[in-house]
Amino acid sequence: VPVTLDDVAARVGVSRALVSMALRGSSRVAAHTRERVIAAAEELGYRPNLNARRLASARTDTVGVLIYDLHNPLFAEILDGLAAAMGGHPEQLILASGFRDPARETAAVESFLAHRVDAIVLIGTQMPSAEIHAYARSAPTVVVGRHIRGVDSVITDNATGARLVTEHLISLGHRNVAHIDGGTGLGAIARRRAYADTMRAHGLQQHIQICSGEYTEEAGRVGFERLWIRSRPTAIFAANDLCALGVLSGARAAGVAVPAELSVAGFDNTALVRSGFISLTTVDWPPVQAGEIAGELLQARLARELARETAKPRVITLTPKLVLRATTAAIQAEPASPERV
Amino acid sequence: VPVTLDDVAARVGVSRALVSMALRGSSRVAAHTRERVIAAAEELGYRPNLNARRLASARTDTVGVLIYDLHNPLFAEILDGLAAAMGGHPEQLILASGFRDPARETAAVESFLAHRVDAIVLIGTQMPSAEIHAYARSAPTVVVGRHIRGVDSVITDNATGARLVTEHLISLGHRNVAHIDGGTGLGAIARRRAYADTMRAHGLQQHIQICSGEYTEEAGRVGFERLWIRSRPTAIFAANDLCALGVLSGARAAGVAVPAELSVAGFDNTALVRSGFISLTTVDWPPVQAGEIAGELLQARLARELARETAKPRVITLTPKLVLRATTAAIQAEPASPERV
DNA sequence: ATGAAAGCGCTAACAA
DNA sequence: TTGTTAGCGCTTTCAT
Repeated sequence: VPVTLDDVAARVGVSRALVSMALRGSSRVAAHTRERVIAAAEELGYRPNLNARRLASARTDTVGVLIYDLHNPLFAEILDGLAAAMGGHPEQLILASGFRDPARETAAVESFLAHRVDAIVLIGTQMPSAEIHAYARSAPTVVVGRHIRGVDSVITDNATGARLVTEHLISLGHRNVAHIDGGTGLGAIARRRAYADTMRAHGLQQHIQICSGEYTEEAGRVGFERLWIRSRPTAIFAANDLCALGVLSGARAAGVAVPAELSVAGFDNTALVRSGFISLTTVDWPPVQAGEIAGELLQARLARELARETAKPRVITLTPKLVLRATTAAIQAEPASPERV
Repeated sequence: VPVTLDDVAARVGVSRALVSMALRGSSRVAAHTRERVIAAAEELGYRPNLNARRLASARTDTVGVLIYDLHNPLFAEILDGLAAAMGGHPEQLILASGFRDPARETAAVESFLAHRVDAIVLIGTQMPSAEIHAYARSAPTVVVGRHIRGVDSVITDNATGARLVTEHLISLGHRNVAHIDGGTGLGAIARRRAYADTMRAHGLQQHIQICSGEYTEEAGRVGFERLWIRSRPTAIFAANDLCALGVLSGARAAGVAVPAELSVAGFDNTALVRSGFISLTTVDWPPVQAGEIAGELLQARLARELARETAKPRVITLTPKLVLRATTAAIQAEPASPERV
């Protein structure tokens, strides 16, 4: 038996409207009545019905946050940044996971819209750009990890990051450098292309070897196994840290020493690989900061929305930085080529 | 300019109520009208206003899911199980993170209640039991990872798990076995107590050494450093995998070989440590399965709710299983005692 | 400073 | 099979 505003109003002996205002801290209500109202609400265990509130008012003070995959701690870090940046603002974050499935991503955003959220934040999603465009027209949208034309985005320069990694591996003397990619998302494509371009730029086009994968540990493990049988690379650049972790697991299982026999590099500098134990060479583009920036873009857009202004979409590009750790090393010996095995 | 039911109704030339029923697939509406309604809705870009729908109807078909900490991939796995078990059911999961902060946990549940969710799922939360009791009275509740009297719970037998780990370490010849605990939550307390009891049962009471920590990697690292300076244990049982990972990092940084000089064990068998690369000895209590069971408990309770029945709360205990991996080994040599260093 | 009244978009009885 | 009507609980003018 939920308590309503009317119950509280009856208790205090005032009108429902007054209770509504009092509870939301309007200055137009006498301090003394406010206190009585608050006391009564407390006493009765009143809890506002958000559905009713949101139906009645224009703004819902909610923003829908869609996360690509909860398994990747990267997103938890981005969310930390976002939450920190939104701290103190009335907007409430409502979370959804895409479960690495475009159909479920779409369903989640549809649900956000059905909730009439004030804004949408898309973190690492893979859905088609066209869809994002459509959604961005329905509600202010900020995208993290991907550049969508005409939409506020915070991204990293994937191409530069991938180039840095590839050059690093080449500079260590590796020639047979393979790549396990991250699928069909734009970020993955950019990383893959930059890898290939860099290889080509160093005259290693015949060593370009791309294994199609995914942003998961499983994909890394499988990718390693396939690559190892196929061509025994001396270095593998994995699409992201999770994937690199899979490569490391596969190598360990196959008895391949890292970095003595195989160098491995990832992307994202997740908390996991920052740990001394894993110590993976990777690319850093501070995810917490990315989340914070997303929050700021969001607030800016929301503020303009309120003022009925429009503004050009902003794209913030974070500079990726190569982080050298223990999984990459200079090539030691020419590996047996697979033909002779 | 959002499209409403009335818009669709006007377009088709029928009443709003009919459109409402048609869109929700009622059998009481003529197939032919349904088609026209659906076509019109599509054409107009109609999207139901969930706030209005939920205000008008008794059930909201939503369940609020609160997760202790998005950084721990364990919870992603539990959620996978939960989502799988709820698949095909109309209930929509709405997610919230507690950010490892009891105050924010409370705020999140309050928000669930304000949303008038049909049910609540609490995953790994640390809030006081009394609070959970109160909430469980407001809405059907299922708790994962903790046993709350009178509330549906799915838990693991923390005491047995911790005992298995401790006995394993002792059986390897370790005497100076330390524990880094997981804080003040009930699960952490159970693990800590079982560790101490087991030590005592083996006549090792003078070696009991508990370092207060948290379920984070950071806590593991700090705990290792403190313990190492203090008493040079030959084995450390960390509160969970994340914490164990921190211990491994700390050890690596200090140049301590695992498992030659130090054995390390964790708890949870997270995907991370299942990977061949980390290969941590730990305790498994299948998290995906835990999520699935939570989903089943939820559905059972929801069904009874609908039938206005009540039923005794159910507690499902998953049997923990020790998983031996590469971070634990028989003690090699008596370490120098700190006094002589 | 407070109250009355209208309406947000939808569902659910009940009528027709 | 379809339409009418009355709310759901709240916010928000507009009076007072």
